[in-house]
Amino acid sequence: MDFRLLRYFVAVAEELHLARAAQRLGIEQSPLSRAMRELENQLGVQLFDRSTRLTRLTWAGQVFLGECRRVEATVDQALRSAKAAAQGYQGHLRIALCDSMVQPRIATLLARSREDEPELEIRVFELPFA
Amino acid sequence: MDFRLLRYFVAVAEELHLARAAQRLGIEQSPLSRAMRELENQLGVQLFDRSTRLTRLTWAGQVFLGECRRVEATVDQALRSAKAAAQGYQGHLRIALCDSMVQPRIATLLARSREDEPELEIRVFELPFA
DNA sequence: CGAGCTTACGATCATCGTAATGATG
DNA sequence: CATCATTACGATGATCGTAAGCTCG
Repeated sequence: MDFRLLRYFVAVAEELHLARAAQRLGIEQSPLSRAMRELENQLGVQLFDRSTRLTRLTWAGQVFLGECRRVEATVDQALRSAKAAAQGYQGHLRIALCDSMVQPRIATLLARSREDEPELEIRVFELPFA
Repeated sequence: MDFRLLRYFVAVAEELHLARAAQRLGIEQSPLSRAMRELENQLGVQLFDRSTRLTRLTWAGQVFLGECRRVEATVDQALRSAKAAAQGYQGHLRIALCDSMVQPRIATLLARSREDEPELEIRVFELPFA
């Protein structure tokens, strides 16, 4: 699976118009059309309803669009985390506990976590459930 | 950002040995070495400690490895969702409620959800908190 | 030395743009 | 017929593999 195809797909799915999507991507219609076909082939899933003149998303296309946005967000997060880590940032995990939570298990979890990820700073809060 | 570089990076980060990683990927050492440099350049982040003979992950590299796995999982999920949707699958959301949860807000939430995503099947459960 | 990473270089494959073709509202 | 999507084809650019070079344990 190629990231390029996903970027192209998001543009087409949002514009529902190859020419506009192509312009937005800085390429021509032709490679976009081929790319969408290629994507559908690779997935084995029809993403668009084509009537040669109209471009609409199938249900699978709508679902896939949402998933593609998730992917983009995850990739974006990955790049930012790496850059932050390079600048000495040490990740930290905030855990909110409810009153009713069983405490002993938390203790052993934290102990194991410190073994596996000693650099990780962990802060524990106690909050009312609301 | 290219998926190819991410796949390569995960292999190298897990093997910590270019030759083995290359073998696992079905390519040669040479393009892998270039790919890792390319990745570091694109990120502007040093991912490996190179001593010409030893390959280790920097802290940023360790963080990025974790993020890459998240990306892979998200992509995998995207492909599966699209295929499932193509076969008529309609997503459903399961919501578990605790006794103390405020009920009125849930009702309005569900109503709005039905407007926005009528195809979505929603099941609500009530569970004890444990 | 030699195991393992890197650089050099030529070849192959993928992707692009231009241009011609087809279809439908 | 005009607009939009598709197909054909030649060109450019990216990625690969082979092979040589370099470095440190």
